[in-house]
Amino acid sequence: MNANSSRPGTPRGGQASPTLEDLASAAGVSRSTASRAINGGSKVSAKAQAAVDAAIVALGYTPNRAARSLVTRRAGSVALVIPEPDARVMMDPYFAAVITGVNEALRGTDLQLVLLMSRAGDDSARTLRYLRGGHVDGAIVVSHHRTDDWVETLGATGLPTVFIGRPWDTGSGIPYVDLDNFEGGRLAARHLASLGRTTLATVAGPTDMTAAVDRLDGWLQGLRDAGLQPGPVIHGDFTTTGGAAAAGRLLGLAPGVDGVFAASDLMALGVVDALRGMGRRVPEDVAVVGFDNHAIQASNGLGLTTVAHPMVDMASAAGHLLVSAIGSPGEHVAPVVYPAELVVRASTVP
Amino acid sequence: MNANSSRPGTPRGGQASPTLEDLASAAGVSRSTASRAINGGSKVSAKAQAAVDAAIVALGYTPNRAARSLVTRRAGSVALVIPEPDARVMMDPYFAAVITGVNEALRGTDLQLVLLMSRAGDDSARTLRYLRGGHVDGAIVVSHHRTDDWVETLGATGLPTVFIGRPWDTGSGIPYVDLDNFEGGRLAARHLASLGRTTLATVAGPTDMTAAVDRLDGWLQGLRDAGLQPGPVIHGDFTTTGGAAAAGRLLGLAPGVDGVFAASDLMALGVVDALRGMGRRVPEDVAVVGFDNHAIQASNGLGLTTVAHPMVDMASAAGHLLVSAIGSPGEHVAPVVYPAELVVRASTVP
DNA sequence: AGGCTTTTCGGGAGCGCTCCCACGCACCCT
DNA sequence: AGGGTGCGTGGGAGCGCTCCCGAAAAGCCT
Repeated sequence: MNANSSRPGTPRGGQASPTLEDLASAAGVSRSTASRAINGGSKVSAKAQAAVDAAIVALGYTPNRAARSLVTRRAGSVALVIPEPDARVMMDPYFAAVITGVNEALRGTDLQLVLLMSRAGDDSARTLRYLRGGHVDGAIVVSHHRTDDWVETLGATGLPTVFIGRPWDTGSGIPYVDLDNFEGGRLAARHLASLGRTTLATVAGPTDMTAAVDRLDGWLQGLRDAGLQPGPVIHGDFTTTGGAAAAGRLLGLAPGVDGVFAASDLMALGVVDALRGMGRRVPEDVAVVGFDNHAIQASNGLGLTTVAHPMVDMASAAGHLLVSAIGSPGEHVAPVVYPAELVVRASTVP
Repeated sequence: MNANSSRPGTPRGGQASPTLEDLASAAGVSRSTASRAINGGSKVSAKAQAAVDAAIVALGYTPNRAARSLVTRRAGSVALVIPEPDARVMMDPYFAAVITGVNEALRGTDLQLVLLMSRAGDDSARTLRYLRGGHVDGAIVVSHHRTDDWVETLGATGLPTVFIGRPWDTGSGIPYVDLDNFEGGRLAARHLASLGRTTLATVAGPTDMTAAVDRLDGWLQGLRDAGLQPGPVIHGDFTTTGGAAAAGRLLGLAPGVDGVFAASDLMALGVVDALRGMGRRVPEDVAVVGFDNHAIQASNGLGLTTVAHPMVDMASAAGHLLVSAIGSPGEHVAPVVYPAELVVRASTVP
């Protein structure tokens, strides 16, 4: 004789989680009433509501997400799409900030964050299939490059989507959250010019990302505003070593450089170290401005003048945008652009 | 008259995804046969299999996860539990590595990674409810502290779980993946001793994490092995600023210190900067050993001698462990401990 | 060729939930 | 007192899938 006489189809370990029916009979109401009590108790008497609430606690009831999903056609989760090779994710604190922010926005909703990291090529097709397969109720896409075609493909599916960082193609009115990168670049130029620096160079980011292009455009505009000649422009990859390498080339191109704007703090750190390694004092000989105001900027003891980039807040805003887009589909959502702000520290002002 | 005459109950935007029934009729077979063909085509004739395969492509069919979940009682996802305040996650590259590694292991399975960041207190109860609610098929828990009770609570639910980092309580035979932190600490001590350094201090990690304790124990054992007196032990919080602060206190306690072991690269970086700020040369006056061999170690231009910590590989191993645990529940899974390895660089050997 | 096993197939049932609809009941108005 | 007008409730249907089981088809034996 088998000791396991519990109802069939029970989950692993025999700990059958109670069903709505169980809950209802425990509360002395019908399945329907119990369901109503759980989902925003309108049209439920106070007595019934209380009975159900009590039964929930007593039984430790948790609604079966799959069953609910099946009928509501809502997945109860949103995807965070990170179209980067994984190695990159490791290096860059940006993504950690994004995850943190989005998670923060989702707290309080019953939406779960599922992470989709997709490499280029075959993997992105798989990811796309997943997204359009109704497995998620919405998606947040970060850091897409020019070659990524998420805007068109996701736009076509009708899946609520929010971009973090302005996409290349904004024609279709895709909602996004971005920093005023142009203004950030301009602020950096204006700041260095106001310090009397005249030979100014920049270590820009990859040309296939809007943030990098905007920062560079703003930088050049700022130089023009100040009546200065645009100095060397070197493109880095947003990493510390990339910044250091760029600084080396930079000194070759313009030995008399007295101000550098690096389009990320990581690159700025590399620039500072490389400059020092080559005998330049920072900020006396060369003033350096970074971008992001990331905590890491303090890591070499020198405070870094930088443009603030509230990544967590922005990611959180994107999360909220997505949640509201899911709530009221079809409604137009305006882009959100955060203002840029300069934080002055010792790398430009001793 | 309404143009939207598609079948009722269709998902948003009218793009009704085809059901199994649609697929079956398109392929000219029954629902059952189509189902069998999709899930590991045993007991399906080659002809039927081919017809179904063709129909899948033609219709762009994707199985409805919710419906499948409902009957199989498998969620199709695993949780990554990060019991840390979000701010911490941002700072520490460790978690990014973990996410990368786990994701890597899940690639190829149809399991999705869902991220659960739970603060202490109320939130952890919510997280636990989620985990035991059958919403995930397994969980990976990282970086738990002594006060976390994930081991007991998750152990009790029977949910397949793998820990990254040895938990405090391993009595119940919970599977985990860890680094040989003890040996790592011992290697650091042995290395510094072999260089002729005699006044050795350590900046250890928080006392409520096994990794920190093990590294410290190994360090002390290594000193004993070398016949050296244990120097000052200062506890940091694994951050750069914490390391810098610790270095300051350290010089007060032992002005003649000529070797420091910091239990993380981030802290080591802080230590190096602080030491230099106080006029000590590294490595001439003080040799510094870090831990983790993280990419960031190169950020200040000085190569950091450190203990390798293949976090991505370890996280990936944990992922594979979990996948196999889900596949064959009840089976005992042995812990995996990665060997520690010293990477010698300029912070100890000029 | 007839009876047997083996393989392949199709229909029915049901997973746990939400939604729709119809019913009962208290309440208020004329 | 009779007939609305509500609100609160319960039962039925069905979401898309997998699994079970009996039927049909195909292969094998004596």
